[in-house]
Amino acid sequence: MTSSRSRATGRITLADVAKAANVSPITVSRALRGERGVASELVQRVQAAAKKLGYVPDPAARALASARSSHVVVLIPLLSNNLFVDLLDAVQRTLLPHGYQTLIGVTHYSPDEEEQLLQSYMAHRPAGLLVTGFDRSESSRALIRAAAVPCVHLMETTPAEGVYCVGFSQVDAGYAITQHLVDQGHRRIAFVAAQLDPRVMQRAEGYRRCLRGAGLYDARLEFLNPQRSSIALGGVMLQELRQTRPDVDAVFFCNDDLAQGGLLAALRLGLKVPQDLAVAGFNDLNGSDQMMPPLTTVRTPRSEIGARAAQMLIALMRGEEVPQHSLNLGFELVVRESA
Amino acid sequence: MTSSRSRATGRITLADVAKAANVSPITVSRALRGERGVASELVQRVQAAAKKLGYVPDPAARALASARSSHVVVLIPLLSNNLFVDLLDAVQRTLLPHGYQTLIGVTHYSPDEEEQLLQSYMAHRPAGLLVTGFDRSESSRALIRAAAVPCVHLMETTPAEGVYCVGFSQVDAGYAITQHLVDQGHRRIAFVAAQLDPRVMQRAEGYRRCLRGAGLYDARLEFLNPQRSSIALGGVMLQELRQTRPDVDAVFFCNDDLAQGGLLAALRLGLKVPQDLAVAGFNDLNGSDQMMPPLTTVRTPRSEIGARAAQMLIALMRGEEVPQHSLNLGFELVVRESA
DNA sequence: CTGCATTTGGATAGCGCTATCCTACAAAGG
DNA sequence: CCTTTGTAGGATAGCGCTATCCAAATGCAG
Repeated sequence: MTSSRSRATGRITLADVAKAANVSPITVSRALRGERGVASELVQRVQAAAKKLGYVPDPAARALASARSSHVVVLIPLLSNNLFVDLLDAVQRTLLPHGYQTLIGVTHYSPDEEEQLLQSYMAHRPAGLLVTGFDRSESSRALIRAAAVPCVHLMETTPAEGVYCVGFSQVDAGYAITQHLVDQGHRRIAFVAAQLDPRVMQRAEGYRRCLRGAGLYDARLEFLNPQRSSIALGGVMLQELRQTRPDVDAVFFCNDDLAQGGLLAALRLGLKVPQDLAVAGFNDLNGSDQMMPPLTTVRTPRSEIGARAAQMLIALMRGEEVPQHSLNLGFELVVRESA
Repeated sequence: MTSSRSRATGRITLADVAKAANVSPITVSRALRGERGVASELVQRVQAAAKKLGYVPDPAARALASARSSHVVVLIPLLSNNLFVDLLDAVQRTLLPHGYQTLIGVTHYSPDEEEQLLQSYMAHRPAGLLVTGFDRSESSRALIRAAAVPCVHLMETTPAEGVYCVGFSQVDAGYAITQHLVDQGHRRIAFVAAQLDPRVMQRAEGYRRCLRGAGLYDARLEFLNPQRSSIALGGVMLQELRQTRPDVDAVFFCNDDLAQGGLLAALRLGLKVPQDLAVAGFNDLNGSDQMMPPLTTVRTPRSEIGARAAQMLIALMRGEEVPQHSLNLGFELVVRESA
């Protein structure tokens, strides 16, 4: 019989469990969180009572009392690039069983949007933070620092102290695929890129270093387009490439969607790949293996990056020591028929 | 000078704003939420003070006091299907400016996983719920009912009273694309499907009705595979189709990824599309317009579904009347060269 | 000018949990 | 045997907000 004044929600609370287990509420709290010394006999009694009553802790009350929520904020540039969706899927899958909820922020590669997202998400007092890359505004960095929340950076690595990151060397990967084209005997190797985010530019750097080393670099073979990457744009850029530089004998597309579009455009133009033009991509996205011809590309461990970064974050959120701040998961050259 | 006993977090609170505006905390609360009658002069004073202090309400405290969080739970079957990613992107984009955070649950088409997600997410006292389709376990339905939270169903529609939904008729869409194939003079029209979720089976129903009406239905022309849909599987299933029924002159793939894989496999097999075999898809996913030949398909308004469903949910969460429970946004036949 | 309903602002008391201090008691040391 | 140290459980007091009840002020008909 609740008085009409009561605001009780009908929810089963810590106090209910405490009564059932015949201990104080604080002991229930400690027992269920595995905190400090609670006699194991009591822990069992409490757990049994909680289970029997179907007790589920209230995240809001927890967050209010402890000044920490069970949310993990994940900031990614886009949902329209499968790369990030795979990352997100792995992150979510890893965090959920540990009781962490994912709050997704899509920055659209805009430092301002990122800053705004951080500002509003920080009000939720997240337990942890996963962000893509290192490139962000000074005020965003300040927000992260001020929140004093564990943060792991995705997709790139840095040797810097105190910065947690899981990724691979975009420069090395760009170098490796370019080297493969050189090894195949190609001499006029174009680099075709869109989006032009920091990671794309690191791949470009790998491309440049490789070609400079081989004495084959030509700045006019770089086709950089700031538009959003897409299959259609790949087709457009391939046509542009053929018109501007018909002498090019190989292309490194900075992402597989562009490369797929390029391959399909080549098909339309009646170009033979790889005889007339070798094509290489990056990321090994869905369908690249089904292309005509199958696309040579770099397989990037995005699911593993998501999973390992989430594991690292979990350790940090628990206050555990994480000896290896920077985790380089490498990449794999996937040689198919297009190059 | 905070006493060492203090647990204060340093955050700017309602009380700070109240002091600055020289009113009581409850008035600040009411003014900022636009509740009841607060004199507009006071509202302005409060808003000015809040802005000057950089006040951001604490979601946890709000949730605890009001028994409602600012989270909206979105349940989708998969992240690996772009369809749902587009949906999610639109939902997120619509909800964020209104101060709602999205909690994503991926069900993997499993009623058990869905139930578990609902159970754990309901503890967060979400303000609203967006779920895909109507097909779920009785206990999941009970959980939704018990939570007494506004809920909008995505992708399908029903005339049922009291059920909010935004989508289109999958049956009609399946019928329309099949009819197009019939109109083009095809007589042995196969249906190739994977995943076999309820919406795929509704498209199958449209296919059947159309062919039965035309006197062309043949159950052995249905190729149903419960595996996850993918480009690669589309290729495999096209080969299977050609081996089993070389007489088939048109295929309706239940999703564009299968259709894209089918088109690429046809290319490998040296089949001429649409002369030897007409190909139609569903959803008009990325790249379908770039295929060789471009894919005839059905464009489904998934972004608009996400946006409109989110708008409907916002209205419901505000306690507004929503006259039209069921919103049918239709679909568009996109005729390209493959059929 | 009185009596009533209708605002509008505030006081009060939680929402359900945990940080912090405190006490009781056992073990250890002299 | 008394003190010191450590440890397990509990009492207390919030975390920052809003639901609920109240009281004062206002409007308006009779």
